[in-house]
Amino acid sequence: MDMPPPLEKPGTHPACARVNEMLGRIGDKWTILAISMLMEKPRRFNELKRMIGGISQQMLTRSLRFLERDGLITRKVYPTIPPQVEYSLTPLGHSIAAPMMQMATWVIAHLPEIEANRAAHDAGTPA
Amino acid sequence: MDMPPPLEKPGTHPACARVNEMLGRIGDKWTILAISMLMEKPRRFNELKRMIGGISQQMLTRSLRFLERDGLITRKVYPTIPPQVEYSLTPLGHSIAAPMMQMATWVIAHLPEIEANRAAHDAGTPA
DNA sequence: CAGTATCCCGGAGGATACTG
DNA sequence: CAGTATCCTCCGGGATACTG
Repeated sequence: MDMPPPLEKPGTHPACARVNEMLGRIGDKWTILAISMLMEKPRRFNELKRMIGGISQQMLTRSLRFLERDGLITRKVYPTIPPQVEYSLTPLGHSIAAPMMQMATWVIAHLPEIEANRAAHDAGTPA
Repeated sequence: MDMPPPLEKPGTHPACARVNEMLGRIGDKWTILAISMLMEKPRRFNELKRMIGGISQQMLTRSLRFLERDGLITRKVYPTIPPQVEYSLTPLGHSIAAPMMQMATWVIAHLPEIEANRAAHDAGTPA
């Protein structure tokens, strides 16, 4: 088993650290949820907050700011009263849907097996 | 680009919380690295530690224990002196390779664009 | 409504020392 | 070598109050 393809090996790639950091950011709990909420359609701040549930404004704001900074979402302000802000995925943001769904699908498909393993393991190592 | 399939919507799936938790665990920085190191071939404890670099024994141990508990890796002890322990991916563990590589590939492919966005955004919002 | 500003706490995670 | 045990630090992230 060699590794001539210089591209897709995460651990051996030169930019490994940056890639891993980015994976960590996207893989973040709240970020994943926010992105998946926006996949269907653009949404407003409190709408996201309600849908995600259990997130503080602070964390939602942070997550959205990071996503905006990285160009995965856009923030559109309507200068009405009361103010209205709409967040939507950019094309770049949408492009992450497929790989993200792959992961989610994998988890959904294997969760029962994983939880069975976990239960079995815990039964064998109760102490 | 539609999205009628009633299954793969993370945010709306009934087991959303557990799935999200699992995504968070697998998406963990160290866990990703450990899994990707093991993809190539089984490896020993200190070998992993060296390859990953920057991880403490404690964190490596924890990560490996979790992966073992979930049935993604197996821990094989050779009762030699000095002791030798080999970690390897289970079939379940291997099965996550594809979706994981999808994510990694996406990041690698779009990292330049993302970093450009970031730079542009920071330039426009220096304060 | 959509944030920003503070305060605060628990736990993630590093460093070190010890053991089988 | 492959851990376990202990200590300690830092910051992720919740709660709350205030603002445009």
